Amino acid sequence: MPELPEVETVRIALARELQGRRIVKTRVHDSRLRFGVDVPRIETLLNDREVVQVRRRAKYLLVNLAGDDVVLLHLGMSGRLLFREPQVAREIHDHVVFTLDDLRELRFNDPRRFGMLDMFPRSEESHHPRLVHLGVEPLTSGFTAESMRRLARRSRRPIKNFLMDASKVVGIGNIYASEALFMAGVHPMRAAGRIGLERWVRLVSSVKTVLGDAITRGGTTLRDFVDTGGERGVYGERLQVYGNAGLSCPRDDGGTIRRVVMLGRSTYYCPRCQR
DNA sequence: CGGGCGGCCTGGAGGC
DNA sequence: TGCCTCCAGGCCGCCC
Repeated sequence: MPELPEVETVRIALARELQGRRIVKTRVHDSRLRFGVDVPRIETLLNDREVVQVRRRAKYLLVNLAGDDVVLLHLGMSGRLLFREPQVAREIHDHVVFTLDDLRELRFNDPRRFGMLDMFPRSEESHHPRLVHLGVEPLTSGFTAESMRRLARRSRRPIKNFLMDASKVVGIGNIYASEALFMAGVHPMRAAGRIGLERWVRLVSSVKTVLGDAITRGGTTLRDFVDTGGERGVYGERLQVYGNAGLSCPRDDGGTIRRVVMLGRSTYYCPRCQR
């Protein structure tokens, strides 16, 4: 569900609300998240701890605690982190509740339970199995046309699949892959290894623009996603092709937006201007 | 061995 | 109203 812009939207709110605060208590009501939650460890260790910093890596949230431990969270497809007053009744799928030192609660709600929660010493972060294989961050200077072209060299897989491969570049999910390819004018099925430097320049730039604009608008809410205050993201109104099969191309070039399925995921593009 | 695919879950939408 | 099928933004692990 949430891609990089949605996770970053949550990160910004968590940083604002949590940094300098203490988590005074943690209760795990359902440990059946992805990989399972080590309840005794989490409830024991995540108890009277000060939050120093909230970071993001790919679609993961990392919460640094004083004392050099890190809490790792992933929202999966349907995960939400919501601030609630303590008197508000716990809802179905509120699996983990963090109580803060201002007595508010931060609740991890996840109907589909594809999300995850882990905790480990900071020294273990660099070789954590969920993080170790991750590729470059698209909003950093390391994400360049030259490096992508090198990575894609000789790859015959479609560029859309390549862009969604987190071992190459992280954070681009199904929605923003279609949007960035449209902006760059690149056909989603074009072989990644057959994209020249000039096209990579456009593609890298489009990925940065699409993700950056989406963060500015609080992400995209198609169905489930809300920020920590329960607010929807409004980038959905900026989507050019995603979900718009049958409509005419926003470039007004006479093309009609098509939907095809790639790797089992809906993919949208204009066959006229994406080559 | 790069990369496609099944499977993990629940809930909402749409067809009948 | 109910039941059934299909679909959903992620990602691991298996297997070709």
